[in-house]
Amino acid sequence: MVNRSSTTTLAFALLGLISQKPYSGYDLRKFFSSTPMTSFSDSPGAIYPALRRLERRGLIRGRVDAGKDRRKRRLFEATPRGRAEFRRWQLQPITRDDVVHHVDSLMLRFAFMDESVGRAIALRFLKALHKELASYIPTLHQYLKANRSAMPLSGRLALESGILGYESLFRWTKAAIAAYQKEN
Amino acid sequence: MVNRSSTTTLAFALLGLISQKPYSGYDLRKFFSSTPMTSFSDSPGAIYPALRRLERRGLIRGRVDAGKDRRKRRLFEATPRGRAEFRRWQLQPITRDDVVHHVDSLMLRFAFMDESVGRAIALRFLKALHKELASYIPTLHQYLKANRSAMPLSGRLALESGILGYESLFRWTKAAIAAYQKEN
DNA sequence: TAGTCCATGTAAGATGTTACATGATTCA
DNA sequence: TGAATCATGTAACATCTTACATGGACTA
Repeated sequence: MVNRSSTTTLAFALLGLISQKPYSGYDLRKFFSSTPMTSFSDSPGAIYPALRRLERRGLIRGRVDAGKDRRKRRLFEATPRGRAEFRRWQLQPITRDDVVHHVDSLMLRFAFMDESVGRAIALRFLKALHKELASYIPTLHQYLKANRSAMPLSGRLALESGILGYESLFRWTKAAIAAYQKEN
Repeated sequence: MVNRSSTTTLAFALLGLISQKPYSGYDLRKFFSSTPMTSFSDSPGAIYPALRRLERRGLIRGRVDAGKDRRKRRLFEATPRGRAEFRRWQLQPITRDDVVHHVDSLMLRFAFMDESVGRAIALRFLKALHKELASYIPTLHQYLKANRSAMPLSGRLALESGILGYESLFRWTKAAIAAYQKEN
């Protein structure tokens, strides 16, 4: 997973959600299966063991929700250590490797920033991402230029689609920075 | 992995490359570590066992390359069964689930189409992807519209970045279809 | 000759997938 | 009362990560 800590992306997604408000395992499964744009598994065989690991590490705490009506369920809350661990992850510097291989993780880190670390840091994150993309994208164009003539049409188009995706992300960072600066 | 067959995306990437020309395990590692836009692991602990599994299933065949100079290495070639398996995977219908969770796989399937199944089928694939995206993207906008006001700025922007990525891909399919139709 | 690249592999451990299992509650 | 949904879990299995290991060939 190359997360620098031993925590999985799934585990950070769970921790991020639980840091906002209490969730049960079932809630989290529903969230992953119903919300678009989440690439996480909603299978019980992934969620429940991951929650148990987070609890064992003291990052979340489960308590039984004795709702009168419905069947009893375990609601998980983040501990101070859990919130601190999540913030630590969010605040890691953005590396080239993040941009090349872990864009999803970067977006997850960003998605919860307003609530957990505040807008100033969210803005700083966007600027760092903008800068890293600005240095990465030209290398993609260089690669395309060097290999273009040797590639079949489908291969070349597939590569171009990846480049367009990064360029779309680059434009997004500019718009997002503007959105933060307008609201400051 | 949800690949409908038991083959991993990494295994299909290996099989696709080997279907074009012989590669050694080391070649494949170098390919994954040097080429931009590949999300695959270049670690020997992933590559070599995956190659052995493909060989055991009769999809590739390794022979020792007795180059005079360099140390001997195993060059892998695709068997007819291996090529057929790869084509079968490429020809699977595009599902909503593919578009939501496995865009990378779709691009991998497409990248090798010219060489393995031909341009007509590549074009058909692009049209199917175009159609699926056209039906999926509005649901993302609906979700955004319904939840926009309840989301913090960072969360909303993260969601919008995902939507922009799909819209970028959608524009790409149009351009790619045009590129095929120009060359037909 | 020392370091780097070529080249292939294994071992331990963690995680995720698929499938199965259980029982309560709600609703038709 | 039967089906669907709520809710949590386990077991077997495959795969991937990280780290270690080996040895030949090239080059400064």
